[in-house]
Amino acid sequence: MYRTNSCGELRKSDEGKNVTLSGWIHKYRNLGGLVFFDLRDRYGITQIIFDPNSLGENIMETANRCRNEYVVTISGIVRVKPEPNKNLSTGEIEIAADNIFIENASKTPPFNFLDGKSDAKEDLRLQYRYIDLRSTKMTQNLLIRHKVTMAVRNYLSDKGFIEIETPTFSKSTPEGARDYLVPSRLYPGMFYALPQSPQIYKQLLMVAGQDRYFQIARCYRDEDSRKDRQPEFTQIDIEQSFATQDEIFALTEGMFADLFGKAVGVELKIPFERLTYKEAMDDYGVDKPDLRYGLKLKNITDITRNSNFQVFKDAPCVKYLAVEEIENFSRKRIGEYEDYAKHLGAKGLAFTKFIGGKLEGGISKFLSDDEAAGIISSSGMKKDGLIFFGAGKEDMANKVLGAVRIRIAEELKLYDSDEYRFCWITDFPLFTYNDEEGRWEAMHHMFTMPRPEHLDNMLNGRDLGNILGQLYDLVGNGVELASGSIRIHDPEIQEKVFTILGMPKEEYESKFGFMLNAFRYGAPPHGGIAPGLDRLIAMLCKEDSIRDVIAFPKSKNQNCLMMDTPSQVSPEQLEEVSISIVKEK
RNA sequence: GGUCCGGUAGUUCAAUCUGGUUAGAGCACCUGCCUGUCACGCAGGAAGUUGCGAGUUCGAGUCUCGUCCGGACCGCCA
Repeated sequence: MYRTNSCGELRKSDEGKNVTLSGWIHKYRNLGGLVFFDLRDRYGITQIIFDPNSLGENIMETANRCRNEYVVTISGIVRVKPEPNKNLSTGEIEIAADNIFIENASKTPPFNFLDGKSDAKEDLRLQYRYIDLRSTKMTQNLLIRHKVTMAVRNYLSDKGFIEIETPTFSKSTPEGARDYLVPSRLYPGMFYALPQSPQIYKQLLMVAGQDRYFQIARCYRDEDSRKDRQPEFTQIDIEQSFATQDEIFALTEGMFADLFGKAVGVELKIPFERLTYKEAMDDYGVDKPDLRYGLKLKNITDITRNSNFQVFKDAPCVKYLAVEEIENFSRKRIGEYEDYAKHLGAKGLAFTKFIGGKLEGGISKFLSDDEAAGIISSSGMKKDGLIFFGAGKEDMANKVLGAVRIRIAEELKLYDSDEYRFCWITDFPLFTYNDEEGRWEAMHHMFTMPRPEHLDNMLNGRDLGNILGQLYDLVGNGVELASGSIRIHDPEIQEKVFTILGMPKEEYESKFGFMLNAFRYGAPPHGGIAPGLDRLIAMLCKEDSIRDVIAFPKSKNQNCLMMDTPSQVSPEQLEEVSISIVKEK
């Protein structure tokens, strides 16, 4: 037998028991006579003591031979320590060993994790992921992830949802992200695509009468990674028939409240706040505002339209961001914000100081008294501070000030990292115009139903830029955590959307004919949502990157540093799938 | 595709701005001592292709260019 107990469970009440424990030597301390081990497994750490007064030479010799990360099985008697270790839950007891067996030795580990987190840089941690995951923090992250998926499955199952798996060998579809392709052996030159989401399958499950579906679904998008984006990631994919937007919201809110409680013991306030897309963009410059702090943007285009300041006069949109804080803003610091704005694509970042009730410095000398008065009164500033301006096209002003707002909040620590503020963003535009390609694109995806009052305009191709969709995002602390919509279930409306997106009938019939056809056999109204599991877990674990909540993530450049993937395959394998490699020069 | 940061002992960093003796320190590792430690302690020791390749220079870890790897951001991500 390897073990009778885990390394995290024995307490004072177990005193006198004969036990056997197996695990890793977390830290060995050899005092010359006495030898102490901290023995670790996933459940905790228990101290083991080897006493030469009561043990034979061969046992002491084995104990002396051990090193950190050796895997051992020891047996002995639980006894109360003379002085407890208050840092351990098992700190009141120790095991007086009477035997030890070395299951496996270990080379000296490439890094340590004695204080709960690996002390190495990320590339080394990823190369030795099987060691990194032994750390308390990573073990805890994986446990929280498990608790969340269990809570989600139980919650949704209780609400009548059933988990249904959908294929990972799917069909490449136009628009959206770049697909990962899988060559077909049986059909040379043909490819499957890995799904960017199970979107179409779950809609067809609704047509199939399955009514309430969910899936912890792996999704694949061949785009550049970020700390919150991996080429493969996981969604909690949900779809429901005969559902309104409000019902989807209530379902999601209940699920989040449930899983926050079960995974990390946090009580969420529901229902969540709601903002329209326009409100979010106007006030925060982004479609995923962090509501834990204010710092709202103000629009003064009406005031600056006739400005003597040429930059403002020429700008179709002028907004500003007022910060009631000036001590921390040296000229050098302001310069860093200007560089940041330029990095984001702006020409610059105009600013002025607000001191003693007046605008001073920066661009203040270019502003008329009326403009200054308008800015001061609209800002509502009471203390001295700094005002940043974004001037130009509206999306650029929003992009720059929205990003500066976030950076200022981070640097001035304007929020409590223990607080959770969720909000729904609603009423997104259905279509956005792509200037470069000169065509309309779907803002979310091409299966979203327009708002009922805009349906007529859409069917007639009128005023496309102002058509709003039954389309929503869930945002928490400035992170987009979920996205969803009420879908189109009418084949004629769906055909119209394909047409607006520039697809000829032959194209959409060949690519989506099966879906249109399905809609002609009695498709129920339906809608759903898909929370991103990785980002949600990262938030619960207070991790900055989703790489820290995925067991085996890819690096920035989509490599697995542990397995060294991607890798070459044999010419025979390529031959079988009719692929030849074109050498790059 | 672009901008930026980093790569020095097993590891985390210093030395780089301002080129100049033998590239240092903590932890880890090895040896010895040590019977109540709990990140044990004490003494000693070993450990380096400064990512790689060119260039400038009397001389390069340090400056320049290229390249590879890791990371942040922009583009991209229905």
